[in-house]
Amino acid sequence: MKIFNTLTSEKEELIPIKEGEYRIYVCGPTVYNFIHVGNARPIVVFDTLRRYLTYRGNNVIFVSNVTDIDDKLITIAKNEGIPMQEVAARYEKEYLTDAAGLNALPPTVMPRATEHIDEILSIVKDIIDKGYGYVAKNGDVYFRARKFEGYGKLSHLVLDDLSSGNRELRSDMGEDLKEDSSDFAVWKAAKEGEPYWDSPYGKGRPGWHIECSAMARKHLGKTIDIHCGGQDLVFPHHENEIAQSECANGCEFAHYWMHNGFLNIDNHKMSKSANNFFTVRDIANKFGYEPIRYFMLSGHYRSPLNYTVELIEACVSSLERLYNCRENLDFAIEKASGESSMLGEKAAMAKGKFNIAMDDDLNTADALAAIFDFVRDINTYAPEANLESLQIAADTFDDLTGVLGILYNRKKEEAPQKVLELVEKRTAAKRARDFAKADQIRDKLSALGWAVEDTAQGPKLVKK
RNA sequence: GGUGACGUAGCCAAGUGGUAAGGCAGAGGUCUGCAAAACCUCUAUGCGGCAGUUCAAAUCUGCCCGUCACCUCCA
Repeated sequence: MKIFNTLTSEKEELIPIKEGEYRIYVCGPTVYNFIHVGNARPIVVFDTLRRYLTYRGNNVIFVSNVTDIDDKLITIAKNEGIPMQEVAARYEKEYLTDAAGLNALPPTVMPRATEHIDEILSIVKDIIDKGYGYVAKNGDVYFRARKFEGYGKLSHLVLDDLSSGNRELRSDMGEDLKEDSSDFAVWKAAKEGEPYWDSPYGKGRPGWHIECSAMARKHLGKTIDIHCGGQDLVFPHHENEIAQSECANGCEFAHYWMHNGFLNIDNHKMSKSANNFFTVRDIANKFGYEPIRYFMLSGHYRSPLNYTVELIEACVSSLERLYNCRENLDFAIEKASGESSMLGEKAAMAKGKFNIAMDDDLNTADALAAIFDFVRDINTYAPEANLESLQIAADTFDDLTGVLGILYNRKKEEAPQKVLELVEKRTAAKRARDFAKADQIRDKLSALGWAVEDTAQGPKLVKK
């Protein structure tokens, strides 16, 4: 499999440290609000990566954190007059609901920053001991970015360009505390009324970047295979993580860096700070979670995606075609009497095309095309297929859609006796050419939540 | 100012040298008592524009136009 590595700006063959095992770290959300659709993108994309690697026979250790200490959380807690942990717990719960709704598998480990203060302080100490960190007069601890030779290697930015840029608002608070404007905080001294932990540098709390370095080291080791996140984390977050981890550990932090593109609104980046976002919850309440997941997979993960309601509706229709196909397969299996083994070959073809697409930097759009080609084959050949090939087709279909994490809302309900009786009555009415009665029964079935469709093999029941 | 993306049909989108996948929407047809689903056919002589390289360019090169992102809150 090839993966575009932000570090080298090239598609590279993905080779794990230990054969058959992938250690993946994904930067998760800061839980200060409901997540928006943009936040859903890395959740879906990297869950799909994980599913694919697993499907190809690998063991995947998937760590995705929750940031539960942060300026915004502190502000909200202050405004609401409740402890920060309460705010974090509330939105973490909502985040988990959304992630589960999107059919993201639970991470192997989901570490919280506030539960890793010891590990964070330990890595801060390593950084200071090795001369990369220093304690400022107020108790902040800063990292000497310039001292780390590799600084900028991920974002391909040069420090001098950064500091000489025409960016306004260069100096935020703490500028006078730093030795150099490019230095960044790994530990922040607590201000009045803020949550804090005791440390050798006084009461304080972790800087934003340090938690990921600390939690990755604890749960995945000093060098990990793949580090993932949104494009906007490349700089400074991931650049700083590299600086911290590589200086503290004395070895490479991550071999591969994957970054998903943005989700835009009217061609502009969606973000909470720009206040132009749609929450996953709102969309899910209207359309369900699945179209959101499908939407994320409809284009390449590194391309920008423009969100509109129309596109979500189109995704609903696309999914319906997939569900119908799956229903058709089940119906065909039930009635199987044909002799054609064609679908077995078609299944192998679909699998081949699917794997080639996914192997090429997780090309989910092409992978979906492979599935839709297969859908046409299934719909065409299923009626005359033999049972064995139908079974193969069904297994393949489930495998492929399973890797993408879609088609997880199938209603596998057995029709109750009453429904079956009504269907029989309708068939009898039809035979007697009493169509008014037949339609009446169909309406009745519909009210019970069952649709009946007439096919060459007899009536087909579909749970609605 | 520095850096990096992107521009393919009504909409979304794949395709990085060999003659334009797939989905949604639309039109016509087949099947059907009707409906639904499905299947078939049609919908970009052309991939932002102009040059160039090549037997061959959406794909490579140059210039231009347009859009976006990052440059210490951000998925």
